[in-house]
This record gives sequence, C-alpha cells and structure tokens, in this order.
Amino acid sequence: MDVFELEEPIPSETNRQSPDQNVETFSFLTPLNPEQRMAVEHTEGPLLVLSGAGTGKTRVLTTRTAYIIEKHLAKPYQILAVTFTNKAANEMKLRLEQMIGSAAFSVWLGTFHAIGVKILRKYAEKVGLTSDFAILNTDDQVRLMKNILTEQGIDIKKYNPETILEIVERWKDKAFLPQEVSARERTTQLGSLAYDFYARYQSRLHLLNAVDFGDLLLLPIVLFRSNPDVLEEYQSKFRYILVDEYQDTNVAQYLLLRLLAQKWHNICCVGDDDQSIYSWRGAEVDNILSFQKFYPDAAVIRLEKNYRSTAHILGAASGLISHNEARLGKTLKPAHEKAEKGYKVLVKGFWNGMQEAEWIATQIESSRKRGNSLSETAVLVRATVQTRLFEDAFRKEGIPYKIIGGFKFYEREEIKDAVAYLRLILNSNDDLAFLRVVNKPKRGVGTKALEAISATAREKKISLFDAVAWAPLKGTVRQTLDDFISLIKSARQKAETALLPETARFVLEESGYLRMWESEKSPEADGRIENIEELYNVLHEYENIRDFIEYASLVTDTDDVADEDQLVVMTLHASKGLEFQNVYLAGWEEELFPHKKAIDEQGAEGLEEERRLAYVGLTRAKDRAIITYANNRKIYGHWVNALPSRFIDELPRDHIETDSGRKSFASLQPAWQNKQFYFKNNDDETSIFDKGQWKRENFHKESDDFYNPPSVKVYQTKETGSRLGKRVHHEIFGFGTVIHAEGERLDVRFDSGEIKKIMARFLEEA
DNA sequence: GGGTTGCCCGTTTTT
DNA sequence: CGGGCAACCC
Repeated sequence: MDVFELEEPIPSETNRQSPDQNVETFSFLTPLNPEQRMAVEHTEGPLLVLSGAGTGKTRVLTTRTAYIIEKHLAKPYQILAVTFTNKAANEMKLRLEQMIGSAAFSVWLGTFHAIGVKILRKYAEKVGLTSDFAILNTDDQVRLMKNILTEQGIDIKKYNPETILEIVERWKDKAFLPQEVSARERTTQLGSLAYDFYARYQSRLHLLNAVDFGDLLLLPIVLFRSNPDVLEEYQSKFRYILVDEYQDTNVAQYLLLRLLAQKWHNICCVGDDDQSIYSWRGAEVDNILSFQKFYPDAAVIRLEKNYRSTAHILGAASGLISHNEARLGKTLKPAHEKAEKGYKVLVKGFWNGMQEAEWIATQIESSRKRGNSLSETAVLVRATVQTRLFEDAFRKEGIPYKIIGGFKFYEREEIKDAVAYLRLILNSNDDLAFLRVVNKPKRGVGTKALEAISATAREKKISLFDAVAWAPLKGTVRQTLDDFISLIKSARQKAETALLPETARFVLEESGYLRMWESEKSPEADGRIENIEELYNVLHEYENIRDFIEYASLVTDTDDVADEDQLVVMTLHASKGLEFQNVYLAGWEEELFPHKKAIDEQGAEGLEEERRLAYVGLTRAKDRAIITYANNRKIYGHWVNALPSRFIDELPRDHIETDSGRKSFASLQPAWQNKQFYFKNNDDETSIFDKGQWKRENFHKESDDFYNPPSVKVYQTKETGSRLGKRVHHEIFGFGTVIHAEGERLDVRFDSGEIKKIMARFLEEA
C-alpha cells in the first residue's frame, strides 16, 4: 500500500478547466447540505468544522479537496491532507479518486506519521540521521528502554520499562525534547528517572540511526525550527492543509500543523470534541476546544445533521453527552425530520456476565434465523477481557464471530521475526533486527557470544552485524555466525534480482526459521506457518524490501479482510468511525464503564472521556442500540457485585425502554453512594452493607482495590430476620416482598403473584 | 542454554 | 483466574 505519492507530478493538461468556471457546475457539490457545502467552499483562512457522528465529515474532507483542485486554487501536490490511521487515509484517497480521478494520487495524503517520515527521509542528516534510518516498533522501543535501564543498574522489577517509556512518550507528544522537560514534571521519583532516561534513550536511538513513532512528529518540528529554509519550502508548498479527527491530535501534531500553515493560513480541521477518547495516549482535547484562540480569524462550521441513526438513538446519545461540561456544544439532529423515531434504546440487566453474553448470543442467532446478516451487528465492550465471555457464548450458539483488535498481524511473533530478517537484509546496521534473529532459530548464540560481539561493535563503532567478523569467537559459534552472516549476504544479493516473496522464502527456509516452527508441536505452530504464507502474499505487492519495510513500520492492521458474514466484537475505542445496523453495548456497570481506573487517575476529566466513549458507542448504531449490564461479574477470578452504570441513569427516559419492570435506575445511585448494596465476595458467601455503614472511601480502603475484595470476616452478614417483609427487586422477576428468610435463601412473593426461592445476592432492596 | 516454577499484575491502542 | 516474565535449577 502506498501511503502517499512521493513524486510531484507533471501538471496534467487533461484536467484543465477555465478558472472562472461557475462553481455551481461542480457536480460533486450537489449532494451536500448547506453546512457541508459551506465547509467545502470556505477555502480561505483557518476553518474548524465541528462534525458530529454520522454527519458526513469524510465527504466534506474529500469534496473540499476536490473543490480546491477543480477550482484551481492549488495543484494537487500543494494540498496536504492528514489523517490518523492508514485506513482513513486509504478511504479518503479512494473517494477522492472517484471524484477527480488520478489527480487524487498527487495530493499529499497520509497519516501524520507517514508525512513525518517523508519529510525526515529527505532531510535526515539535518537532524543527525541518515536517510535509511529505521523506525522502531513498540516492541523494539520496550526492549531498548529495558536494555538501557538494566545497563544503568535500574531494577526493572521496581521500575517498569513500559511505564518509563510511557512517560517519555507523553513528553514527546507534547513536543518536549529532553532538555525541555520542566522541573515540575520531574518532581516525582518516577518522573526524574524518566527524565534521565529520556536523554539516554534518545542518544541510543541516535546511535542506532533509528527513530520511534514519537520522533516522527517531534523531529520534523526540530528540523523546521533549526532550518528556516526547509520550513519555508514546505510552508510555501502547502497552500491548503486539511486535518481529519482533529480532536485526536496531540501537541506535537498541533505545532507541526501550525508551523506548516503559517504562510497561507489555509488550515481546515475537522473533528468532534465529543468523540475525543484518546487523551491517555497524548491527544489534547484542548487543540479543538481552543482552536479559535490559536487561530483568532478562524471560522467555525457545525455539522449537526446526522444521516446515520434513528431519532431515539440520537436523543439518547445527545442526552447522555449533555452531561459533559468540557464541550463546544452541538446537537445531533436526525437528517430526515419526518422519519420514524425507530426503536427506543433497550436497557437490560442480567445476573452475571455469562448470562448477558448468552442472551446477546441468542438474540443475534434468532435475528440471523430471520435472515439478517451477521455483519449488520456489532458487540461493543469497554475492555478486551469482556470478549472472552462472548467468544464462549458465540461458540456455543454456533455464531461465526470475529474479535477485532487484540492480536494484530504485524505484532505476531513470527511476522516480527520474518520482518526482522528482511530488515537485516536491507540494512546491516539494524542492530535491533540482528538481535532479534541472530539466535532464532537457536544457533547456539548465547549471552557470552553476544557480549563479545557488542564489545567489538562498540570498540570499532560498527554494527553488530559487521562486528561478527572481528569478534573473538571460536569453535561452533564462530562457524554458525559466519554461516548466518553469509546467508544474510547471499539473501541480499538475491534480493537484487529476485521478487520479494522469493527472497523472504529463501532466507526463512535457509536459516532454518520455518523448520523451527514446522518441528514444533504446539497447536499455534500451524497458524504461524500460515501467517508466514500470508506474509508472502503481502510481499507480492512490493517491489523491494525498502518499500515493504516502510509500509510495515507504519501499518499495524490487516483486519479489513472480513468479507465473510461474521459478527464483530470489539472495544468501544476500536469502533470509532464505524457503523452498524444493530449495536449491543455490553457491560454498562460502574467501575467497568465508566472504568474505575479512568476516574481514579483522571478524575472528572476521566469520567467525561468515559462518557464520550459511551457516546461514540451509541452513535455507531443505525437502527437499534441495546445496552446491557450484569449484576455480578467475575473479575480476576473473584465474583464482584456491580451496579448499573451511571450512564444508564443519564439517558433521557423518553428514548429508552427497560424490560425489568424498573422505571428508573436513579434509585441505585443513592445506594451506590451509601454503600447499601449487596456484595458478593466469593462463590458462596454474601455480605450486605448497611446503609451508611460503609462509606465508599472505607470500602476501598478495606478492600484496597475493587478487584481484590475484602476478606470475608470484615463484613458480617446481617441478621437474617430483618429481611422479612422487605421490598426487593430482581432483575428478571421484578419487584416483590420477602416472605421467608433462611440464611441467604429467601422466599420472595413477586408482584406477579409468583413465589420463588432466591439467593439474597440476586436481589436488591427496592 | 533450556525448561520449570513462582510471582506479579490486570483499561482503552495507533503509528 | 491466567499471561508474562524473571529467577532458579539442571
């Protein structure tokens, strides 16, 4: 896949139109509504397009690009269009091609990172790199940081390398160079450690002629700041800049854009503050909230006409998101005023997570039996752990499903290994690739041999690969390493003439790498070999290793192959940008959603982001949204009692229906605050909190953590007699009265007239 | 150098 | 409960 065009094309003569052509004749403008059209035609000066879910933002972006080109405001290569994901970039390119043909391929269209790479490859030496610098993946980054920490005698058990790396990455997101990290950020022990190692990590990257993802944004900024002539080149070039998903940009991206837009000021950012769900990886909602402050002459256009969902779904989503404080404000309106309101959002509770999953599975199965396609439906969860329950339920029900996310093709061990072989063939200096494969398959190269090699490499200032020849090695290790080196060299020679898949096949077979998996008996081994075969297929599309590596470094998903009729299960985060006829939103429980950690660590802001996540989830649905929650959930092997999410309470009553006889969920909230709820701490024992007896703080202090319930003896079971005559509520049977109590076993006469024996833990006080 | 055990930790994830 | 990983042992 090409990320974007490298060449500036010869201006096409065939596409010429007279500059004074009446814009009304652009046929691609006709399907636009007035606001969308305004966003397209307002080409000059900074523009913020607040584009709610399902309001046609991609259409606006592509049409705007086409409009600028067709109106001859700029050549295609004078337009910069940036997205976050390759998927979005590809989609945009495809749509643009449909509108204006091959001129689409001359637009600078790609992800932020891809644009960064392109600029850096050209001016690498100005930031101390050579143009064949390597791009580290997450794995490499962690390994590198781990190495540096260990070298400096840091106990990586005490200081998790990933945590340190995360801090460093957040600094990079803010475009802080090591020396720019403020003293305030360094006050904590972890902060000062991260500060120390940020500098070390950078210099090690430099030594390796490598960059990480953060550098792809950070280094262009450095480049531009220290080379005004280079900046001027790009500033002059990009007459129009378009940015997708602006709410997800971080400070570095904001700065980069600001630098690039300084000359022409034609920057159009499209985004939705209500869909900002990535603050935890550095996204700065403030970029969009303060757009008008940063660009005082900015125009703002709101797209509020939603073409996706029913009025009830939009009503529910709007009502929910209105509980957020930090927003620019915008209300989604159904595009078709007279259209039916559709179904209300269904809210349904279950005893436990298993039942929840099973109910959803049977619903989906019966819908499928009615002839509906599975791909019309999605199950969205907050956390990936939840997917487990659905896997079981769908397998039981015989529903073909696909879990999106999680295991990514390029993150699989065998693919990373194969790619490392290719990296090493491409570039002997890629020490990380060398380390990855030098002893894979096992060649008897142990720590001692490696130490000898790296000592030689340091001394001679050469790569590990080249150091092998000089290192003091003897016996079999000498022999196998020499063989390894010559294998890579002959693969390199082969690569000059052979097709890419052949080269790959050659090196993986000759090295014994494939045989390593073939001889392994584990159940995954077959799959690994299949994955490598799949990699050969991908390789067919590339002319040389360099192109492929560039692609593989910046791309992580090959998920788009789901042509079969499959049900998809994914996290709410992964669902952004997608739409489905029916959407099941599972696990709407306090502590899971909103997630406890989000609130604990980010407070009110964390809660608002969780709410935005809920909003994203709801607005994925075109026809039906079904929200479910479980009263008991097994977390880390323990049964934990859960309350319906406060987000359920926040849904406007007019737009939801419940089937449990419960009119309002609001009654649960005081219970939550007073800790008057049932807490099940293991499979057999139930404790009851008396009203007011346990404050939330106490609860957490005693239990230390929601996930590690308090020991049994801390909470005495309440005297059973007092339960007699109590009004209770049961998720399935509704309201009733306790008529007999025997320990935890209660007889309840439900309002329907039925009398049932129910365990106390399945009831709540009404 | 390789296999086993025991301990820790547990949200979201793109490039 | 279960995955990952480092320490430990052969």
